[in-house]
Amino acid sequence: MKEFLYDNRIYYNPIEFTMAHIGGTWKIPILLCLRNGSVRYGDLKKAIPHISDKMLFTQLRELEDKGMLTKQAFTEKPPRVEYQLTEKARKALPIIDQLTAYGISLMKEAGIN
Amino acid sequence: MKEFLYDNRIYYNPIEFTMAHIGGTWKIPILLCLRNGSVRYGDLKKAIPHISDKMLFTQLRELEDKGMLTKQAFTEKPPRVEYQLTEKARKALPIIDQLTAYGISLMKEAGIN
DNA sequence: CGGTATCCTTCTTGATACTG
DNA sequence: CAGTATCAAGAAGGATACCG
Repeated sequence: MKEFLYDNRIYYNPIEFTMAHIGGTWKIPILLCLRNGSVRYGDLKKAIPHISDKMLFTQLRELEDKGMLTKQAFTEKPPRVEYQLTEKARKALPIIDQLTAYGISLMKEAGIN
Repeated sequence: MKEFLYDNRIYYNPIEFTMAHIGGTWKIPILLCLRNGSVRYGDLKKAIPHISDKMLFTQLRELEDKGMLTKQAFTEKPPRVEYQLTEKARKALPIIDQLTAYGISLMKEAGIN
């Protein structure tokens, strides 16, 4: 596997590239919140426990930059902004489900719950 | 999803627990090197480009602590140590393959290679 | 409501060097 | 050969505050 550069960063394998799209503490929770349709900023914040404005903002921006979600702003008062998954992101959902299932089996083996 | 504590760390969902086992820059490359059987320390080092002794050492130790691999030390001169996957780790291999496949598709969309 | 900026801490990784 | 220790740099993430 040959390494490559993208967006000023070096990647050594495809998994690192995958993780740039769905990795980190917050991206998967965000993607899962959006799996059933558009959700607005404030509802994401309510749905994801412990996330700060900064993290929600930066992660949404990164996901948008990478084409994992799109943003729709309605010029109302008060403002309304909705986020929704792209096809690219939808393709990751089955893998995310498997990561969850594997995590649950690891938790069982570790005696959690 | 209820958060939980394990090994002095807090987890908010099963995926974080999964990532504690296979996440980071080096764990997946190491696991993949071992998929076809036992490999010794020096061969892992040769097989994984750019990894430092420290990273190889710490990651092997973490994987061992989490029951993802076992270590067999032969008391020879010079010393020989072999690492092999556990069943627990083998169950992760199909998911790792999917993460790779997804990464490759993302790379194609991004125009890499 | 929905961001955005700034500072600061902590966690991860890299460089280097040394040991049984 | 196969580790292990120490120090430092960098990235990720949290706290806080302010804006259109």
